[in-house]
Amino acid sequence: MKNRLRVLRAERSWSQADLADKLGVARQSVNAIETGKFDPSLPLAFRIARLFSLKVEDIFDDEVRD
Amino acid sequence: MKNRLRVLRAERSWSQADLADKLGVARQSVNAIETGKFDPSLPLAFRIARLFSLKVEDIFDDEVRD
DNA sequence: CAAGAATGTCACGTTTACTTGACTTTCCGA
DNA sequence: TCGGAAAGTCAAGTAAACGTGACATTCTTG
Repeated sequence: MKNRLRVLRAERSWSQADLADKLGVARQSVNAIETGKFDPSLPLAFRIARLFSLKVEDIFDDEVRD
Repeated sequence: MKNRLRVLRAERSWSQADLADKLGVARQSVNAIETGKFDPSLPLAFRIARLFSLKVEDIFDDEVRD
């Protein structure tokens, strides 16, 4: 599962810790999702989408990572 | 997290076992999701959305259940 | 009504999402 | 160049997602 989280975060000049705070998760979790260690839960995916005012499909891509 | 899974499945006259097969999960998992025992993972949510040709947001609702 | 199909549920086990704490590495501005 | 901030990572633990097997209940349909 690919995602545009790093790009969206960088566009806003947020650190992983900033984003983690806004999402209510640990900094390491944001890092793990950005680096593809695991996928977020569905509730977290919704929180991410809402934070960026985007659809889940516009952030996450149901394909394998390179 | 509310979802329209039961309705979408019923519209097609599929049993929970039918749907579970198509999604590649256990029948009990479909039942648990429909009855609100837990939310699907993000990958599973994508498979569900694709199966019904809908967006994730059109099936799952980021609100508390009644 | 009877029988089978569908659904609900429970216990137990595995995997994955996520936390916490600590440490190292990389990046960037004074 | 040096120091702090950001990012990467690892180990160990908890919680939630999912599987399997078994059984009870409800829903059809002959």
